[in-house]
Amino acid sequence: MTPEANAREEGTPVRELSSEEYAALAAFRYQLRRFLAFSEAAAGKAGLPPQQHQALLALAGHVGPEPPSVGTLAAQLLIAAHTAAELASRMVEADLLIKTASAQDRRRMTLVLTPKAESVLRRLTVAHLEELRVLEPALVLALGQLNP
Amino acid sequence: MTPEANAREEGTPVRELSSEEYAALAAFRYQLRRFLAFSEAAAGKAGLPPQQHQALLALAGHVGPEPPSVGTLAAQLLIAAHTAAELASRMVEADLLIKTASAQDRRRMTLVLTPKAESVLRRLTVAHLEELRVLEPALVLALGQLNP
DNA sequence: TAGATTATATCGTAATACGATATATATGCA
DNA sequence: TGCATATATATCGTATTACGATATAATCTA
Repeated sequence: MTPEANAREEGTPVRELSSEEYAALAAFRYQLRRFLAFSEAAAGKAGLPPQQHQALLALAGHVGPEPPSVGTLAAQLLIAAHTAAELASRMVEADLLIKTASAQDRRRMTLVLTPKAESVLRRLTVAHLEELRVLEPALVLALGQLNP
Repeated sequence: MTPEANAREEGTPVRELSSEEYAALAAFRYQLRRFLAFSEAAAGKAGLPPQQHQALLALAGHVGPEPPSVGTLAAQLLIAAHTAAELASRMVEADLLIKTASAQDRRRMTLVLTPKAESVLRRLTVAHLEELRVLEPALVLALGQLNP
């Protein structure tokens, strides 16, 4: 089966869309990109690849009894476990994470932020909360225009 | 100046953040990723790289007197002009776009969706509008928790 | 009209997510 | 208990793609 055939069976009728509907979805995605571009730029200025910033945030924002592990990272970032393992390795290399084998389950690697990471993440998070206060109205508005 | 020094002057005090604030921002980013993951998966099933899907949407959602060009694409996708040129080339190759030199300004390349692109984009957009109807509450909620 | 500006294009490079695969540890059940 | 299976992490080669540097053509401006 071709990939195209998989999206929806060929020949299945799909309702026509007005150009306003395309414009509304495009506008929403544009707002999303604006935020993501801000975020990537901020991370870059702080010396972090965007995904490493997201990893720090996911770990710092992790709630639950168990401390976060490589698997936690994969689940939060929606990436494959082995991709999370590579990411964590790079971050240990960059002095952002400390990786220790869990005592309960020695397969599991516990991840803890270094002081450097704590400091960078704190500054980035403050900046993001400020920026989102600005962007939120446009984002909510664009969302609201979608399904009138 | 090191990249780190650029984020905010070294030594500038940054307020402490509660773990709830990290969790709230992390939750918002997680919702964003859920939507983006849905979108990338949907595009993939339809046989499109995610960025090509976004390009089609940006072009179809474009409003204004001038027809969209490579520069329009760059502006909407927040990428460099030469990156947009590469993207458009790949899409012409994939029979998604028709590229014609504008009559008024022959530097400018006008971009028009092919019937194949129209069809794929229509299906994808319907699916996205449906999915966003589902995800919107969680997204708005997460946004609301940010700056209480 | 010369020089500056704008729009698009090309090429080499780097970053990173993925598939395939491997290893270690843990768990379940005969 | 011991072995099969499952789970967690790691490694390696590959492919995609955005970028910087640079180039070319068309347009604008003084």
